[in-house]
Amino acid sequence: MKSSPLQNQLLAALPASEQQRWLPQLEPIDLALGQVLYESGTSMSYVYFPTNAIVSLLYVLEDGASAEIAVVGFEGLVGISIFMGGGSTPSRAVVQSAGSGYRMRAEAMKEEFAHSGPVMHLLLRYTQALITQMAQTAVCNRHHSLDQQLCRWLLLSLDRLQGNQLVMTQELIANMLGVRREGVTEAALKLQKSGLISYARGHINILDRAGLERRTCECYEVVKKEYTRLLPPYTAS
Amino acid sequence: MKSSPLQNQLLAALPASEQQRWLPQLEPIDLALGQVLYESGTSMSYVYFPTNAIVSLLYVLEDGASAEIAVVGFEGLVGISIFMGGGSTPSRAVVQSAGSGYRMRAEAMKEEFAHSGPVMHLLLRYTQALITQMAQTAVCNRHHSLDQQLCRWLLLSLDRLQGNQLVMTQELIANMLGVRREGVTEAALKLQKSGLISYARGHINILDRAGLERRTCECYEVVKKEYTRLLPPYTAS
DNA sequence: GTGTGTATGTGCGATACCGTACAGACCGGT
DNA sequence: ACCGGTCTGTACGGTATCGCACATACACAC
Repeated sequence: MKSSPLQNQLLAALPASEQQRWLPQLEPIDLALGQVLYESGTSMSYVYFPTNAIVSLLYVLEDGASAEIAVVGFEGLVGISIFMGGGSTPSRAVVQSAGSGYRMRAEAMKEEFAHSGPVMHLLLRYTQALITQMAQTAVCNRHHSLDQQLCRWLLLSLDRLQGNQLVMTQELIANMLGVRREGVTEAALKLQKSGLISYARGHINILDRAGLERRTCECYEVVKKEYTRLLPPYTAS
Repeated sequence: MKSSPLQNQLLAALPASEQQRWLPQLEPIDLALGQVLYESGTSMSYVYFPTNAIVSLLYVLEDGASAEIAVVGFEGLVGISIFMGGGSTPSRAVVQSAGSGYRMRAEAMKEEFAHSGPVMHLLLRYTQALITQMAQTAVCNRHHSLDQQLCRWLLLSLDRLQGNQLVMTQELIANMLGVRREGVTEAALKLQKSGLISYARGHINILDRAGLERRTCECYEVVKKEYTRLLPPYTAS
């Protein structure tokens, strides 16, 4: 499968005339596991459009503890603060699942954002979807069990991948969820015993997606619905 | 003190020419404690600019549990989804501290947003500040103790009020923080015994603000700094 | 001043998660 | 075949918060 910028849904949703202008400005880029796309407080040089990679926006506290506040895949873009005007954010963007994507220089992005109304509105609607995801994460962190959150996390990741295997250690998941690794082990064991997933040394296979959906909290679906409401699958040309 | 739209920092930060256009479109409005400015999923008719009221954006789960995801006072506006393009959000806006403000019709707001670059950039920078607040809330919910969160919450509220008294029951604070009322009682007792606050039947007096700042988590200051970075106190004309 | 409702304080067992320690299991390199 | 590192499983006491029940205390209306 040849990689194409149009695998990214935002790029695919651009009006045809805009796509023409954008394509030459997009640079294909490999996104390696653990790669940091931007660091808290640093000014961003690029905006990233994942195609089959997943990027986590996570927040690292002074004591080293961390928590994921949102996840971005082919449906979105990393670096909203470039067009939102801040230039930086207090969060960090880390590649959570290796793959590839495209990037565009920050200045070019700013120009394109201002250049066309439809582009601007598309990006702002995406931003609102991202906001929903963050808000939901905040509430989920407060009220739902680790078991439920793990299901939510697996589903969110799954939605951004083709296939039903995740390459991801429990240690990393724990970092994302902001909990102990042992907690993830326990929760994952329950899921495995229930026949929903199977895993070994950093490879997780989803066996029963519907089962996960039954076990997760409402948060997953709220976010998913809001994404499709704000960014319908075929806004095309 | 006569109420003026310019008590709201966003309105005050508008270029002079824009202020002229806006003022006739702004309608003064009283914001009563507990008043709901918009409900989850409903389309918004107005954007609200508090002057001395405080509005909580809170998220209500299916089972009735709730959590605050951000707080808005004279520094901001309620209803970003109007110009972000979604028209609604899955959250609810409730007046947390009575006062007054101004409102503008949604259609007018959309027009003004598109009408001027500086206005748009101001509103988007504000939105980014709000995003930071939500992200920080998510992390704080995960990692910090109720004691620390209560301090953070008191400080955030205090920053949006003149004076150092809050009219607020522990029950309401518990709803905002998404915890039990008894938990707030215990945390508040500690603060009172340490001489940082005193309170009785819904009236909280802050006695030692610096003390609260020493006790809160880093989250408070991160958010505060990001607000002043993105919305410097005097962007005026 | 009496009564009623609201606000706050207290107690107690349950539980989810933490911190720490360590054991086993698997993988890849030499 | 062995070794070292990584990943996963298990155990155990500690703690923060929960859920519930109830006591107290103040405020205001009558």
